[in-house]
Amino acid sequence: MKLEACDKLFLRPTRDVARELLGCVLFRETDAGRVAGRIVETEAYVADDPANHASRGKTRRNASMFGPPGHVYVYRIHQVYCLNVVTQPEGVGEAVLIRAVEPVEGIPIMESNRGTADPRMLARGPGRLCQAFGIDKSVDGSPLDGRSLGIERGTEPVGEITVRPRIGIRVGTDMLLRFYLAGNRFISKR
DNA sequence: GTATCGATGATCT
DNA sequence: GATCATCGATACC
Repeated sequence: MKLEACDKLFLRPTRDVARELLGCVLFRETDAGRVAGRIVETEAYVADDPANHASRGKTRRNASMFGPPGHVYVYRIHQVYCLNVVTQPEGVGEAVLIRAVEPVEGIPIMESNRGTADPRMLARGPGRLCQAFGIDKSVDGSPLDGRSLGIERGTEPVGEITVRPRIGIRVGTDMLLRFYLAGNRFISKR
């Protein structure tokens, strides 16, 4: 997926972006080489959404949420990092959380980063995903421009998509904003 | 300055 | 399923 296509995609309604990203391939060039994974689970964080980090205005922590679309918002929760893709025009504050990918490329690098060889433990869950990809706070605000970080269209059919309430949050659990590939082994939780 | 609290994961049982 | 590790942003004094 080229940058132009990304720009267009990320300006569509955030719920649609969350769906559209399923089956796409997230990749990153690390010092050790290229790592890539097929996106199998996402969550949308939208306007008037109490679970959205942007819902209480811009702070230093969430500044990237209000930056340009197609850039990433990386934040730390507990001791792990989570990766979001900013959607909507600059200043709106919506994003899609990438919750899980199916490892595709650079699996030895991911195994090294994660300290395990179990394929299902490499990038299942936002924190594991970031560790496998070597993503930390220094990546916050980076563009998905296909250089060190990017998203491209997947080659395999996407199949059926399951829609559920988001997980791991205290508020905003009424909205159906979690999307994943039905029956996929690499989603974080059933 | 100090306390609180998570969009989590690992490690128990 | 429960607990805890662990840390930065935020809220409150």
